[in-house]
Amino acid sequence: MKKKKNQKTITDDIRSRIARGVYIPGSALSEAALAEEFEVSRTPIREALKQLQAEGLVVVRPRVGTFVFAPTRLEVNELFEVKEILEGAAARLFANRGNIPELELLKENVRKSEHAVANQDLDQYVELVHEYHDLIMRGAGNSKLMHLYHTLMNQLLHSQFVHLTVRSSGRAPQSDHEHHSILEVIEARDGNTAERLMRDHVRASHQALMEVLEFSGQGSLLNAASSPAPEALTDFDLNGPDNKQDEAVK
Amino acid sequence: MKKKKNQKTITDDIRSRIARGVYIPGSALSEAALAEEFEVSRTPIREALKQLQAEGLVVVRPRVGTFVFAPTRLEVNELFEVKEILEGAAARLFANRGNIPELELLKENVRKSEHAVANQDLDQYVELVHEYHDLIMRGAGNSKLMHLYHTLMNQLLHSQFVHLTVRSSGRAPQSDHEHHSILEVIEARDGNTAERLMRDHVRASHQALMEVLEFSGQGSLLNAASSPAPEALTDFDLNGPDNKQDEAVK
DNA sequence: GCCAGCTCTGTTGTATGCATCAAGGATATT
DNA sequence: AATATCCTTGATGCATACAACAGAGCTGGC
Repeated sequence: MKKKKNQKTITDDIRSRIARGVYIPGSALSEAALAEEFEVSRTPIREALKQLQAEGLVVVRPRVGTFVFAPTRLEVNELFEVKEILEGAAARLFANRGNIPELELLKENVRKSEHAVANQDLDQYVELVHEYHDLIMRGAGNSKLMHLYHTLMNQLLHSQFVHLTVRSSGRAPQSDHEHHSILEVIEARDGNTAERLMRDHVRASHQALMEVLEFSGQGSLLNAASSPAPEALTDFDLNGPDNKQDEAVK
Repeated sequence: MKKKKNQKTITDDIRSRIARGVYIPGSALSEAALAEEFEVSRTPIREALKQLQAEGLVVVRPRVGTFVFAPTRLEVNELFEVKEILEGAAARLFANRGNIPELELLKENVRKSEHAVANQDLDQYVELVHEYHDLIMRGAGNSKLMHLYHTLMNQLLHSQFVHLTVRSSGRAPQSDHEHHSILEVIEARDGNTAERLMRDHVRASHQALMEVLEFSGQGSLLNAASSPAPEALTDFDLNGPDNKQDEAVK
């Protein structure tokens, strides 16, 4: 008999609140405040924040404070580029694996999505979009790839972006159509095409998001282009050429 | 190319020691022992270990101890699959960016590598292999991608594997030839081919490693305990497969 | 009015003590 | 001898106290 491990850790709890937007990007996360909120001392809070820092969800400025990560526009572009890579690869792997349980679930998902779009049930569609991409990753059969993917989506505040895009752009039917096409080539076990189509799909959703952000002025989720602490994001020696042109969607 | 940072954090230090094999995979990392070794109290040690847990370099078994991550054979395969994906994508991005400073550095690297192989200077060749792959990632111009890559390589204990492969297999000339071919198609700005060749290259080096491990019986870097079935990942939590290894010993 | 320097406050960084629990050995029972 | 139970041991988990520092605001001199 297995022990119950439904015990939510503080780390999971804070992570969830960041993902759901309870803690606003850029805002400070005071250790003392969190300690009081969770009714523990600062020690476990600090450990949780350090974990989240390693995941890239918060930024620690030594001797100053911890802040919810707010990606710059450039970083959002980079994260979407990585998303394109990971999901494209997952689609290829899925297609190459042939008839696996996830395939049936994916078909079911697409059926429900068409229904939700037809009924203008946007809430359910948002949910189904998440499930679709989750199923693709699961179908790739690589737990490390899936772990990277989820870490990435958290950094991107992807849930909020999907919500925003679905609600503020008319792209739902087009997006649903793309999901359908990808499913078809996966069924046909055409890994090459699956990867290409998935990359196109992610790029299109990226572009749609950027347009929505442009028009709605929802820059609040983003960090101002000139970040005061650009080096605090990574432990590695990433200090390569700084001449990154702030290109828009490629 | 080593920059010695004056303010090296404990986290970086432990990470480096794991990467270099000072701390053996699977061995216990006692907080008290580390605290004494670094001449600090247990508190900063605990925070460092929690960060490394989030990076996947150590595994924490609650109330028991912290252990250096030792991937199973399945996990090594998964990690190499992800490596193939990331490096392939980086090669494509590099090729698409055209004439960037990294291109000249890459040419220089390949020149030196040929020389090292001709002179049987394996130590230098190992170093150049690392530089080559680093340059590819840098040339992709995506800091998030590079960060993921480095995290992955740490989990893989990649440095030690490269060392082992270069020394124990005769693949150096072949590997060097592949590096050369990839450079050529990058110069020709052929992103598609660059991605394909890089994936082939990573897969070949993976295979070479597995053969070396098979013959040399160097299983010490791997975890002998077989991981639970991949289906066990269905109950996904954001901490990933970290705590999936609770043995049901009754 | 303005700026340099200082103090003051709130924050994070660290040390330490105690509580809690896992794992293995000792012991009693059969 | 085998087994179940208790206990010892050593580790981690957490709370608390204090130290050290960043940044804002005040003060005083000019």
